[in-house]
Amino acid sequence: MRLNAQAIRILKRNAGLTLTQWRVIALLAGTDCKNSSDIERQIGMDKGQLSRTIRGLTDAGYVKFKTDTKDHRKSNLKLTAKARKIYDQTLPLMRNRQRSLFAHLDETEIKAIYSALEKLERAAQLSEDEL
Amino acid sequence: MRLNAQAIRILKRNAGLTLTQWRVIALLAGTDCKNSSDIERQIGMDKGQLSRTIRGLTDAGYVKFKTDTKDHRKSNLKLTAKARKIYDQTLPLMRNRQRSLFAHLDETEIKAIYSALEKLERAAQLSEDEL
DNA sequence: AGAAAAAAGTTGACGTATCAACTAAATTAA
DNA sequence: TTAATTTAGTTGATACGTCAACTTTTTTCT
Repeated sequence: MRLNAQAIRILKRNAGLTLTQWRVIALLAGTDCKNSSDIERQIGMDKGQLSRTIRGLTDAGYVKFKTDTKDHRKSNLKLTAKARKIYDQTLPLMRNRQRSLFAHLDETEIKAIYSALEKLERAAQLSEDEL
Repeated sequence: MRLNAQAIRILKRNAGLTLTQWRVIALLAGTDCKNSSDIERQIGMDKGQLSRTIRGLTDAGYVKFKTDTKDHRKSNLKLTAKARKIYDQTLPLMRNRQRSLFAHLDETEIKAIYSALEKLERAAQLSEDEL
């Protein structure tokens, strides 16, 4: 979607990250998510894409991957210092962007958008056999 | 986006078409678009993706491709009978879907969504150097 | 007329989104 | 406790979205 284009450019230029990489890093940094399933639950990202993104982050030295000692299915992800640093540098940029995006909308519009999008999502999940 | 998932399934099952293929067919059938640039102007689709979609439609026998006799840069696209038929069959399904999606929203919400999305798009296009 | 610029398409690359099939490990239920 | 089911994660496939470099043809400018 076009709305993401700006975020993508900012991340690429300032952090050398893709949007999905950023999202995963932000979750690992800002929440108590520590493995793929946690992240999946948090933002509903596809686990396939997630798996690849995490491999990418691991290869690039942003994430330390360990298999959970208790449950061998699970992984245990930790951000490296490098990732922390780039996260701290980039977060303000992304926050500013968010702010400046929503600055153009008033309270009513923001609420309407959220509620409408929710309804659309729900309606879109209805069985299409009726159509 | 998740909202499209339903449309994609409907098209695949009932017409064997992808969403972009459908969009192009619908434009060729329902407007006076007759080449790639027309379509690009109409829905702002990327011309690269458009080029590939049109090749796909041509290969699948939905579109007749001719080079414009006056301007050799331009193409001249025509739907085949096969495409017309599938379009006529599929249009009602897609219309119903559209209706049932928006049936859950009231007038205010629809207006708010359009206006807000427009503003967001505009805001997203601002120079990000300021950020 | 000739050079420069713009327009129409094509192709390649990369990122995002979704679905499905699969392995391995853990949980549950018989 | 073994068999069935569920959960975590990996891998493959396909479609969609965007950007950039490139060719060819037409337009514009001088």
